[in-house]
Amino acid sequence: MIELSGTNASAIAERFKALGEPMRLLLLEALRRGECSVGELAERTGGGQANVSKHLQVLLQQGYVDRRKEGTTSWYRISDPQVFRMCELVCGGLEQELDRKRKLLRRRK
Amino acid sequence: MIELSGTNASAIAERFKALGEPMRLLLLEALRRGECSVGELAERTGGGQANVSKHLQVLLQQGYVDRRKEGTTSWYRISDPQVFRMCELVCGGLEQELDRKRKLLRRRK
DNA sequence: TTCTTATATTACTAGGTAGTTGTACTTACT
DNA sequence: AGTAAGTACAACTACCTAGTAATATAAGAA
Repeated sequence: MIELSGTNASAIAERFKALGEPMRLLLLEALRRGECSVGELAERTGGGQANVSKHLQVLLQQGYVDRRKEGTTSWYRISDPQVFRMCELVCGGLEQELDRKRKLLRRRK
Repeated sequence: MIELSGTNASAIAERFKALGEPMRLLLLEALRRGECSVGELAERTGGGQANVSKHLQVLLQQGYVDRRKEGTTSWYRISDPQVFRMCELVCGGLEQELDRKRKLLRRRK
């Protein structure tokens, strides 16, 4: 059972860091509907082909997505659906945080 | 209700990024037992005072921790306990990922 | 084979960030 | 007042990374 401690803090941080990039989050969101090719993902996210491919390697390396090759095209899909549960938690925290900051601003007026 | 989309992908990524650093994870883990001063945290994590203080500002800014000043010392504590739920999810995914990679290595022998 | 398509990789640049050192600031104590 | 303790901040360095452009690789089509 892996837990947060000095020995594996780096490995855990790597997994968080992989999600700490807007383009990679957009790629995951695009893949939520189903399998996509690199070209489709580049079109949907508005990113360049090389950049999208590089970000996909990061997500692949961390096991958030999986890949299937067919001819010259690579089909990517979500491999760990828990990633969306994590996004929900972060969104919830973000919402609370925005509320808190709004109240602080109101107090300062 | 905040969701993952183009407009707020950056804000969500910022919150993930704040957790994507080993020292900050160690600080959260140290604070799990209860309130700590900066000096105590520096001692427990083995980090320098200035560096610990800087990382704490990041966690504070994102609302993961809260601060209370008493005399010259600052007492930090966990503000959003959900952060540990996220660590559990990441640890679970990490475990699955390690299993998967072990199997791949075995297959290549 | 030659050309085309789709993806991966390399080299490069600009911006960001962790860690350290030194210092300023604030509070308490004498 | 002066001193000490605890923290925050600024400046600096070394490293990392997102994005881009060019190229390499691989599979199919003509």
